[in-house]
Amino acid sequence: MADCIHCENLNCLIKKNSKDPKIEDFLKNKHTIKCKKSQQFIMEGTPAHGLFFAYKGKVKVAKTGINDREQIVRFAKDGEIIGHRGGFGSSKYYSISAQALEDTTLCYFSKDDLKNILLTIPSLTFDFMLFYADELSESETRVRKLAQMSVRERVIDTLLYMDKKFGSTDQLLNVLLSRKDYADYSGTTEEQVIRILSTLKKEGLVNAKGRKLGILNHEALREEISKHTFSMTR
Amino acid sequence: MADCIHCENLNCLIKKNSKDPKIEDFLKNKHTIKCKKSQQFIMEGTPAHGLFFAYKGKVKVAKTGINDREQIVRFAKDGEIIGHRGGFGSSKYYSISAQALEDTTLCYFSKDDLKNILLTIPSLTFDFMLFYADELSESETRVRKLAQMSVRERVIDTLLYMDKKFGSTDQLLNVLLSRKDYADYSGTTEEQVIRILSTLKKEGLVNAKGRKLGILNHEALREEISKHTFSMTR
DNA sequence: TGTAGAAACTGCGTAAAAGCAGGTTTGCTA
DNA sequence: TAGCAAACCTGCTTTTACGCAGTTTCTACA
Repeated sequence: MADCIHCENLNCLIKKNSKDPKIEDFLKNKHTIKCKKSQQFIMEGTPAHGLFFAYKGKVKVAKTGINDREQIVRFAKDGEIIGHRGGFGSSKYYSISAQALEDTTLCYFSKDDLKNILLTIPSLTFDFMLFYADELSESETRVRKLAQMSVRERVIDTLLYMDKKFGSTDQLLNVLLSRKDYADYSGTTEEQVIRILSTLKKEGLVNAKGRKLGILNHEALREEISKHTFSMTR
Repeated sequence: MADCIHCENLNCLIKKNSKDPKIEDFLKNKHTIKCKKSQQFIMEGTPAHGLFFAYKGKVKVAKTGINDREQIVRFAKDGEIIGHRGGFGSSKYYSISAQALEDTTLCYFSKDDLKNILLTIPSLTFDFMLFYADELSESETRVRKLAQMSVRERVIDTLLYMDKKFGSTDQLLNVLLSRKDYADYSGTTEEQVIRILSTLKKEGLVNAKGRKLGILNHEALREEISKHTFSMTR
């Protein structure tokens, strides 16, 4: 059972505000959910009853597209929110789907509990507000990048994002994604990702050990997309 | 002087919460700013001191791109927020630029005042939070559309968005944008927009009177992009 | 109301991205 | 550890989008 008092996810908004005595009752209603790798725990369009936090694990968040193409919108790791408005907003339905990339433990709060506690603890609501505002800013940056970067640039940007988000060990990214996942995040096709990765390998910028990818030359990759990233977030 | 008590923008988050007595002092510190057409009143990257609301007028919000290409991120009209986190978030700088599309009156609040009042009135903070969450959801929809729609589909989607946002009179949109603006919102080039508009005119789906555009056949346009919009927000 | 400059438009060549079909590697499981 | 399915890769063709250069139309203003 994931316990907020001993939780080590200091970036978690609940954890950050857990010293407030008013939060105690709220925490009693928390549910802990275990998810196997590849398990989908939010389906786009289904009624939203609440909101999740990743306690431990990795999650991909996506919006359904046509054919078998989906658009991966973001990734989440320990301490991060999943499920966005979770039903307490204007829409009563989840606007995204979420799937565990590895065995993952989730914390779950019902929308009613959440709404109550948010209206009771202003600093918590304020933190939530800032979280959404930051996510919005990032999402808008992504809009621009998808509209203006070439496919090669988008793939490079994705690799750097993965490194920043999940880190690397021995020059290999700490997350295992399919080429299709890279495509669905970069906004292109699987073949295109494969072709570009293949070129990047030949150029000595990127590494591959089995299905795992690694970055060999951060500087060169960052340089290549720098014209899109001057003075801007991420 | 724009006055919240008599303001008719019922969708404005401040107006909605203006009955709370604690808000009175806050409102005294409000500034009213008049902007001429084409005037830029937020520059991306400059220090953020506060946040704007459109009182009356139309505004485009954009992120700088390379060359002379910018990405228009959203449009704002009466009652809507401009300036996002306005400096009370993690970043101290505006992440977007904003420009008046016509003569526009703006309401302005400093970030310090705003932060104080947000931490004092939970329902206001909650409304702000929902606003950002909704915007985030829309922005993520846009990410998907830019990644998966063809240029023609994106232009059509843009036309329908303009109609929904600003409305039409006598089959002409109530907003005057350059072809470049349409391109910067749709994520393509001016020529492409022109070519597609030209085709749409020939097909009898779209109208043009001088520089003004109008939609003749909403149903056909909606039908054409419907495969991307089933069950989803906008 | 004439005119200059900006905005809108068009044709054509080029480049980028996508789609298809078939082959190879990888890693899981019996 | 053999076998098999999924994932990955590649060459080729087609489609889509872009960029340039020159023309026309529109609109603001003298």
